Amino acid sequence: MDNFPAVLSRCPLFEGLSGGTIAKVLGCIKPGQRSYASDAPVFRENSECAHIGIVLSGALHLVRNDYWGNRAIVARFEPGMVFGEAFVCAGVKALPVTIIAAERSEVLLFNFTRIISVCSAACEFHTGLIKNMIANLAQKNIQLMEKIECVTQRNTRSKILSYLSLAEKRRKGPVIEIPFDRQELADYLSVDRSALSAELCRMRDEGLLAFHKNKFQILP
Amino acid sequence: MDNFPAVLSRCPLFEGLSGGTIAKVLGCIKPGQRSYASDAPVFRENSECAHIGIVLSGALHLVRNDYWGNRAIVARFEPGMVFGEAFVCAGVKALPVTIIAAERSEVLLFNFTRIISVCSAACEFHTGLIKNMIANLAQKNIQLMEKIECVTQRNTRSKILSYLSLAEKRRKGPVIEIPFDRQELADYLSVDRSALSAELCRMRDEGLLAFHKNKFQILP
DNA sequence: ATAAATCGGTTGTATTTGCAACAGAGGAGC
DNA sequence: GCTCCTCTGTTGCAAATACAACCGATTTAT
Repeated sequence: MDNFPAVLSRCPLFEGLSGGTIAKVLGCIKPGQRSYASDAPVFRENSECAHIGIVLSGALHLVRNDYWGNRAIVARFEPGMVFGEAFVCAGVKALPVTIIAAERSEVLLFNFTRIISVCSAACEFHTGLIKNMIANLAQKNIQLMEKIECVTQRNTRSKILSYLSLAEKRRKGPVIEIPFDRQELADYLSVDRSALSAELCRMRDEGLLAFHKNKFQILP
Repeated sequence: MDNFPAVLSRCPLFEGLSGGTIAKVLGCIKPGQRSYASDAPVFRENSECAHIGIVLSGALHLVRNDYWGNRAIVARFEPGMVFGEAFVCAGVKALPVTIIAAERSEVLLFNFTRIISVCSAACEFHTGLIKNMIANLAQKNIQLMEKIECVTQRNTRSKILSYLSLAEKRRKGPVIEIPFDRQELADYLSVDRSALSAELCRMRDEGLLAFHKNKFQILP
């Protein structure tokens, strides 16, 4: 419970708010805290998504499973990130995707429609929250476009390079540590795991890439 | 100029506002009107996106061209739809994509940051606009996820079915009229045009599908 | 310590796709 | 009517990928 303020101050929803202010806002919106074991569903497909969440610890995956049992990882939510807000704000009745805990995780759930509807009351914090929500949704949009850039590459090698280039931009320094194991990376890039593994080794043998476990480096 | 009010009343930004109110808002935000020939760029990659736009007539495509000359159509904007808002609201300096006119088009461009910053002045319309912008951004998010659902399918047939199923949901009735020609559909699903064409005909021959030009029907 | 499970890499084969080139249908303009 | 151009379908071949199966290393549980 002690480190939550640190996580929440990194949350895009609370950008620009002091720790004390965040505490006040939380007192106002009264979030509920939940824990999930690894692989436990946070929001189930076809259920209603009444709350939006903030990841406190661990990580979540927004996944879609198709008819043939292929899992697609659409997005990953790490501590401080908001999830479910798109469905709530768009008024989606039945979730088209599932959000599951990728590892043991703790999240904060709260009712965002309350914030929107009380906005006209002009509480000073609420207007700030709404501005932040706009920026947050816009950034999510761009992240989804980046994901589309990766998965629309025509072959596996391009997908890998596209993904690593994006990951390299975020984390400065030569070594890129990715949050996925091989199967998850394959599900994120929507390729077969063994094909991904083979292509990675081919790239390493050609001197394009160096990697160990989930640490990668693009060689010049 | 006469039919613009009709288009704007369908714009998600102006949802719930009367025609008179929309006129007032437009007077406040002073948009500029532009025309574009087919294939003309509206916003260029790497340029700054200072304005957001609303399509008045025609249609735009949000595209990304990669190293190898492959074009990916990420999104399509039809009359009444807002574009560029994600980049403006996220404060993106250099556009990662290009927005071009898919056909002869007219658009309205205006400065949205002004609306956000003046929000605290509590103009009655501005708060409504901001609520609408949240819903609009959230819906765009979901549309991008739907696009991801299509392009992450493992083979061409699944991509086609996935796309047509989504298109079927939107337009009621058995006949699905899609806004793309074959090359554009291929660029949207990120497959080769001839492979798409071949797969469509294979599906038709197997009795799964009927189509003529850009009108499709999924058979039971 | 041992067994079980997970993860990453490898291989071989069948399938799918990309690519290039061509052909025919239809439209626009002269 | 004619040509030119665009769009769609077709074909053959080369390349890439999915899939299944297996192996070894490492980790986890008992």
